[in-house]
Amino acid sequence: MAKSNPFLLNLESRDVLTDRERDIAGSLCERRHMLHTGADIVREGDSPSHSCLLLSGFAARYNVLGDGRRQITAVHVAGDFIDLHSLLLTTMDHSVLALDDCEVAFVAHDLLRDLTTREAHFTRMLWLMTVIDAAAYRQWLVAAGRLSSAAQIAHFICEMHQRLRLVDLVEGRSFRLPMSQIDLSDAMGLSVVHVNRTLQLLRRRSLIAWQGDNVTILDLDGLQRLAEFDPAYLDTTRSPR
Amino acid sequence: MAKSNPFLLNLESRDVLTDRERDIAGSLCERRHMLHTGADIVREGDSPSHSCLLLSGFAARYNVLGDGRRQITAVHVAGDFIDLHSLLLTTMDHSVLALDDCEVAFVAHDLLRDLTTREAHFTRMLWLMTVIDAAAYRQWLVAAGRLSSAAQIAHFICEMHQRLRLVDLVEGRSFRLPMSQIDLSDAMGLSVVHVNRTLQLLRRRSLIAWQGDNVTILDLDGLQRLAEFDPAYLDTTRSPR
DNA sequence: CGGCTCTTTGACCTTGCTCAATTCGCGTGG
DNA sequence: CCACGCGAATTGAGCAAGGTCAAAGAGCCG
Repeated sequence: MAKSNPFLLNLESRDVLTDRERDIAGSLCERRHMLHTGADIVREGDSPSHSCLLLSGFAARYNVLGDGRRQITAVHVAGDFIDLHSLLLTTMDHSVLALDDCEVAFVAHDLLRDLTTREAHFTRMLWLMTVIDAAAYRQWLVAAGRLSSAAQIAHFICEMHQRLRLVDLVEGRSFRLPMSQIDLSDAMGLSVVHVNRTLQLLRRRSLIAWQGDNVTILDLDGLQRLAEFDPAYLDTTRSPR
Repeated sequence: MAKSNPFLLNLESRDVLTDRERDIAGSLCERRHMLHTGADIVREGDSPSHSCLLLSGFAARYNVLGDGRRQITAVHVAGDFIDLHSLLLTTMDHSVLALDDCEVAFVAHDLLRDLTTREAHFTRMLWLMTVIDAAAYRQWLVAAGRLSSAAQIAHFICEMHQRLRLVDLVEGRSFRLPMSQIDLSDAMGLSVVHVNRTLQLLRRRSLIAWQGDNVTILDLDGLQRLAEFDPAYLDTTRSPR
């Protein structure tokens, strides 16, 4: 379990921070709130005055269509600065859901805007976080458009594994992932029935085990090969930004 | 045709700029180059020292899979700061292609980094550009995952129409869009054959005409309804950021 | 007049969807 | 401890959207 602040882990896996920056990062995590499973963290149409940082738990970014169908566009884990977007956008074009009991910190936009005038490097790090989110969207697009359902799901599992590793939430070959097959189908743009059958396929091939909230990767290499997964897009090199 | 700098049009449709900021924006466009149709503007694996701004023409961001299949994840138009990403990412996880003869400006990363220390508001505007790109990725994900092929293509056309309008590249009901059906199929994650048949459907329903490089929207309302298109995600409100 | 690329068409196949039951796991109240 | 209820997982059967393969037009340039 992550003892250290996962937001710090997230930042520091991409660049070295000064002591002052580490303090700033810490201070952003002060105003903590608990949100319960199923709660909306942000809602489409909102114009929040605060941005929300995820300290523990899982959250999903989603859109709802006219007929009620849902598409999840991103899954966030501890350490993710969930909606830095709202700092710059006038209104939210989507909602964010707590997949889990989540501990979040709210950071006032005024404070963030102020940081952009004083802390150029730290600002670039925040910017970087949104750019990496965007890289993940692109990979999801590639997977949705051009991979088979098995490869698409495999890709998702590889991504979660990699991101959770960064914030120390992988134990051995396993990690917690509180998503039902319904959630997964909304994230993959597939039907629940098909997700169910595809998961069975991945299990039959001894690539993964997924029971309840617990995912175990039995054959990481095989899973990555199936998904054509290359973690480069998560850009986890400690280098000056 | 856009007489004014499309990059300025792009920025100024989201916030008011000071004269100084307008000068800066102009100065970023100075080192111009022409790139010809089919050229790669940036290539996967590169670590560029310059970011590239599109002044005229069209460009596509794409990934290639192991078997050579391609997925286009974004289409960029004049005024888009194409790869601000590379300022913050260590290596490119995808390539960018000139769909067209393109006029681009290269901006040194050193200069941009320097701007982040001196021009907080302008920096936020650049950041905003990448955040809006990300919003477009999300919409593509929703369309790819949950819309029919007809609605997905309709959504794409609505987006292009809206974005080209911002930079004054729509004349009446028509705009230029130099994409073959092959390109379109790679952007939609569909087969060429199916794209062809779906376009015929959209034509038969008198929603659009698309001949060669020229797209005409015959029934904007119908097209937007089919696509469940809401331009809010492009966030074109002039408001303080 | 080739030769090239893009569009279009036809025929057939496959992946993934829908609908409808059934089963399972688990927490609650009796 | 057990029956009940509920949401999630699983299964089966039939269907439809979209893919593949192959060939035929069209437009364009040298």
